[in-house]
Amino acid sequence: MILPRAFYLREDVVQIAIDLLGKYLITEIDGERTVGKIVETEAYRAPEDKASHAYNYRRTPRNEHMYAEGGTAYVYICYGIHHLFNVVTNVRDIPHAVLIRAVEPVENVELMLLRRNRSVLQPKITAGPGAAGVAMGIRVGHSGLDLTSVDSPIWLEDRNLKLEENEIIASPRVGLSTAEEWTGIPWRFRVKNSIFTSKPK
DNA sequence: AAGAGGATGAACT
DNA sequence: GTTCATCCTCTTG
Repeated sequence: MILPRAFYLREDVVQIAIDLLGKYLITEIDGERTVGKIVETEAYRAPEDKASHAYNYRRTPRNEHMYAEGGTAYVYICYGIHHLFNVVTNVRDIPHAVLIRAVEPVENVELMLLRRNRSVLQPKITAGPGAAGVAMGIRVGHSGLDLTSVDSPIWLEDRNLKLEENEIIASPRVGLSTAEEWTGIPWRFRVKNSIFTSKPK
């Protein structure tokens, strides 16, 4: 089942980041379908979260889609190279988002390898937000897509996979400038026994 | 108009 | 562990 709008509209973005583990990310781009199981996420909760692009309701053309209704895609380029895929949550004008940091290849692994220019399947194919984005074919042009629409080339599904609480590991977020009080907050979540996650901090 | 630097990854040593 | 690729966006003047 496609994750419904109500899943994204909830207030607690941290809980949504946890709930997204074990869900499936499907893309159908250029007629090619790939599927990955989400195994690592990070929550960003502006306006109070200093690590968010939308801290203190900061609003620019780049992060405009963070203010869209929950269930919208927010993709942006990091370090000039990496296309990072986020899921916007909460109601319009509340800029909450969950960064998808890693997925496990499920369907069409050959295409993922091709996109990553690799020949053997290993964890780094889809571990890390930049790598996962490339493997799934996601680019900045996909920012603003409605993930709940049947016409969207990107959507998420619940396939009735249930994770126990002890299978989920929380840790601090990465890539943030140090000496920020938000740096140590454990809003990064991963599936315990998956080898397809990026390195802990 | 110019410059700094970023929610990273890969290829080095 | 360290470096660097690569470029767009935002800030400052």
